[in-house]
Amino acid sequence: MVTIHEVAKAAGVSISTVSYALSGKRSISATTRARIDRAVAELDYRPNAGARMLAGARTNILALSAPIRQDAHLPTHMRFVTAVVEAARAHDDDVLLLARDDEVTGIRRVADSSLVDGVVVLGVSTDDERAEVVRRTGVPAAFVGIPGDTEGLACIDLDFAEAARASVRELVAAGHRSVGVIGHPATYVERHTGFIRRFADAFEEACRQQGVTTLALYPSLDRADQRAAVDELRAALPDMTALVFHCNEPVVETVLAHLQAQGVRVPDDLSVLAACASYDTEVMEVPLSTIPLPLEEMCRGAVERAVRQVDGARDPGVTLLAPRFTDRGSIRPVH
Amino acid sequence: MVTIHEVAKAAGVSISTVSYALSGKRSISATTRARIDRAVAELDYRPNAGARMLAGARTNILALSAPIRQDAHLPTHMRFVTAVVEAARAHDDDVLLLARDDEVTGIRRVADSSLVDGVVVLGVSTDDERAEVVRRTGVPAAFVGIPGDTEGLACIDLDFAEAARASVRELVAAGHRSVGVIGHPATYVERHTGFIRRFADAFEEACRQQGVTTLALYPSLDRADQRAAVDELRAALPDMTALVFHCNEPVVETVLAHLQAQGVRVPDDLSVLAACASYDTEVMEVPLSTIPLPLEEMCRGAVERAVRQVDGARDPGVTLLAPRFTDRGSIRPVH
DNA sequence: TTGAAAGCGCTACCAT
DNA sequence: ATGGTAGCGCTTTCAA
Repeated sequence: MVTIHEVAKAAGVSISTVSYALSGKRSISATTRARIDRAVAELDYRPNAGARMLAGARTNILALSAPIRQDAHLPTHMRFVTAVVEAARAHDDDVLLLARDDEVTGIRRVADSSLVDGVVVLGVSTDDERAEVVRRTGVPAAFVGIPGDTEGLACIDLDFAEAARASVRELVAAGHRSVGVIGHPATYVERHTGFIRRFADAFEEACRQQGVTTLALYPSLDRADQRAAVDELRAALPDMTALVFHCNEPVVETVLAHLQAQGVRVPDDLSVLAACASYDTEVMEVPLSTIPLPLEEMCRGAVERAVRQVDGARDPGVTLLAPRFTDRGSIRPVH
Repeated sequence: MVTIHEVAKAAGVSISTVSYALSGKRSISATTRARIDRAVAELDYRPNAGARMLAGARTNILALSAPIRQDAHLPTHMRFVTAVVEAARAHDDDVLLLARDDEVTGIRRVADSSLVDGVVVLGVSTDDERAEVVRRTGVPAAFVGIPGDTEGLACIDLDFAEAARASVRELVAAGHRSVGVIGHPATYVERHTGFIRRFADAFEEACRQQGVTTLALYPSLDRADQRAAVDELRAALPDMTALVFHCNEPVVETVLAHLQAQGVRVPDDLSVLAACASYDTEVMEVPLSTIPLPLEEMCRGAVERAVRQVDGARDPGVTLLAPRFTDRGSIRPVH
């Protein structure tokens, strides 16, 4: 193993000079820097991580608390995880993955042992225990999602209420007056997943204000249940001209296939909007107009806020990301 | 931050005694141990990770190199990742996730800086550069999958050839003489020639030996292409009584839905076997008899072998896991 | 612009 | 059965 001493010797300088040259925390003459760079390259020197952690103030590791519920949508989950990894690496941080019954206690473990500089929290629920863990340990942290009590916490999420209003706005602008909604499964809602309620409430309110008739159904993960939901929607809203999805891709696919089987064409017979979609609606059999869930942006923002706290800033508060509508032609004007 | 010194003072012993009491590396009297345990609990002491890494020989961190290809099946990927995390935690190790263009260079980075004790390598392809990286750095590592040149490497995988033979055996035992195969997309084959070819070759050979007519098709990720593949199979094998899936769940679902739409019932009209399935075939609309991909076992085995190497063992070689057939009633005897 | 040296908190060796 | 202490390899003061 190559140490800083060997680099110093090879470059003919002291170890502190090598350290400073590498960290850039004080100015180094061009010639000295060149000699050090050469020595580093020749010896293929890589600072010892443990020594850095011990001597320095930081570990350059971020913990990622990523619980995986029974009914979780794995592709979305994986996208969040990799987005966090990418964002962390952009800040020169590595990611320690906390999962499988270790997402809560693991935070305390890695924070108390100074293994990580901070924590990014995924899959946040309204009554999330991790909110309290973070407050008590005082570890720099950022929540992707919004817990019930955000006191003192840094959170970031899509503005689901605004996304709901924007959805209604788009549909109303196209002349729709009767809109069905297929939402996330009831089990998600029960878990006090805040964003679902925020979307649903704002959607309903916006419809009321615009005089739009609406009904929202929350089918389970069972395919038959999902198909039944559309049928129920069409029966309850005979004038329904548009359908909004606020759910995961498999549900969308099942429902669209069911509609197609019944001879309902999208968007000719029924307009469709994929709200807060964590999947790519462009490559679907029928590309869907959408308000995408900006998960990369969310994860990037979370990492950014966590890192800022590691750097000493106190930075509580909820960041709400503005929704953006992308037209892919699945909403058809109605007159 | 609580240090070992404070614990020692509180317990009225020396720091070395505390250290040994915690590591269990030398015998401690019951009374001393009790006093230390009490002090540790009261102060909520947690050893500093950096100090341990520096003083001790190990970091208790395993790197997980998890590349995510364009066409990857994310749910399967996520299952592998969480399975590795679970296995690592069982060994008291944490997992550092290497992804997003850092799966190769990241190995060198974290290994050379002594950030991790070892590496678990996922998504292994035949010409995987990581094989060479591991050989050169000499970092303890285990591959989940089999690279082209396994020289000096520890690898673990399902015995795909045997899984293919077992598949043919099950079908032949049920009287099937004409069997279609839907395999992984061609893009997978081009890259991971490994397990797909091992399965395909052994399957074909077994069919030849048993006098079974067979044809394997490798549709792309496009749904229409997948549906066309079944049609082609039925046209090419007019006597086909069984279908083997060696692919991911979405393909299976698409094909099954297509068959159903054509009035082909499973297993009444067509028997189906899900070979090396990374998904749960029990909760499908029609539960499928299967030879599951034992990914938990694979990941557990990989972590085990990596840890063993960290503990000083030299342990190269390829471990092939025996396939197990699970009957769920989707294979119907033919007479 | 550079160097010397004091730790960081722990492990493990050498004592007793 | 227990204690003293020398490092582990780095960062960062303090000096020059």
